[in-house]
Amino acid sequence: MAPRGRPRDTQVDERVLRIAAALIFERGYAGLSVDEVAEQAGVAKTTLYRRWPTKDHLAVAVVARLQADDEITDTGDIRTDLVDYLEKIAAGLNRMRAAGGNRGPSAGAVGELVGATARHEDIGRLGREQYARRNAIALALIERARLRGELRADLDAEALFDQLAGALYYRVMITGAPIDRSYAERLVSCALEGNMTCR
Amino acid sequence: MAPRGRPRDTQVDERVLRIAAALIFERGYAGLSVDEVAEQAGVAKTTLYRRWPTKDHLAVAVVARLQADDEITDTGDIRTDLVDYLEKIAAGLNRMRAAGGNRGPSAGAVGELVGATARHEDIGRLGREQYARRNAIALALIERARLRGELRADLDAEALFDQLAGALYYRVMITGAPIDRSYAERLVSCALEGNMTCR
DNA sequence: TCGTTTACGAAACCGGAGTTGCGTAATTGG
DNA sequence: CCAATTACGCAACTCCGGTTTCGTAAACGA
Repeated sequence: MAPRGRPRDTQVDERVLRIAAALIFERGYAGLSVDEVAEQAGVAKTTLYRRWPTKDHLAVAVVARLQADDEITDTGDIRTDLVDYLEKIAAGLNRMRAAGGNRGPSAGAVGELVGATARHEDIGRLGREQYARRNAIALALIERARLRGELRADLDAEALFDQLAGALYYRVMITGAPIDRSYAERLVSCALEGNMTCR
Repeated sequence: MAPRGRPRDTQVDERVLRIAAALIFERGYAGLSVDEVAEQAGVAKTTLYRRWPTKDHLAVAVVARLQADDEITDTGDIRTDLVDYLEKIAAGLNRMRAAGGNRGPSAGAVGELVGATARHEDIGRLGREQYARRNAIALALIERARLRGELRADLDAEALFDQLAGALYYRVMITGAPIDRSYAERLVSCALEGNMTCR
């Protein structure tokens, strides 16, 4: 079970990720130079490319650490639970947006990350897995609320969550508008109460 | 009012955009080489960079032509109007997604475009202007429906449209799932009817 | 006709991502 | 101890986006 050849220097990963994170936050994605990371980490470029096959992969690894593990609180009130959950997603997005200088209403690193997702099949898979995890959590939350009668019996949970999460991403990436708790509350209200007059 | 020096060769723009479009659709964004475009168009690279300051700008110009001008139909039934409108947006997204090889459930060119939006302030502005136009159309549509009593008087039009459009983008970019008319119908139903039991 | 301005082409050049080849170091298995 | 295997550093290299320089061409106004 022990790996065959010379073992990797585990300190390298930690050091490189720290330095890369510092560079991204200081100068943005474009200002992140692989050569410079290697130099500052006191390591050869080849050593770096052995771990992360492209600069995109390295950046994704950096940003992935910013993502809090989406914990969930089930208070029994679906409205506050959804708002809480959206706020956690928003916090992750805002942290990512902070990287990259964030001059003006730019998407910052979030947009670059989406680009990386589009460029590399494996990164795309990672993103989709993360989405699936998050989706499963939200669906379970919604399902419990449905079972206890808080939500319609015939609701479309997938569409509901796509709308909530989608609006956050849309705002950050296309609109560039800020996302905070009050916006999350507006979204949840709009989604729960509907928009027809008939009520 | 006449420009001062030698006028630009207007045929160049057309020819370059055609060739670049062909290359993007054939090999994807990464397979688009500026040198190759210049060569195939029988034009110097400098001539190309005079018109589009970066490869991103060129690609955006190519994709922008794929966007149908969002025309709108106001049938008086907000549900079908919204579905129609979403379907038009979805068609544009699907056209963009078709570019870039589209191996697997990848976002294709859409993701790259978002990346370009994040990399260049001016492209971001363009995107935001387009969003604003689209948003204005949708808001007017919603407002008319509200005034004739189809929708709640106290609705949050911005949040509503963010949810609808956002879900489309979210699907294309993160999920990679297909978007068609039936999905648009699900979204509109979900948004209009709400998800609480109380109704 | 002449000076000014802008467009074009050609070529050399720069910088950064990513690769390759080679010599050497560390570890395992026999 | 020895062979196989993997990691590492170093240096040169390719590829491509983007820039610079320079000579020439096409328009304008005086």
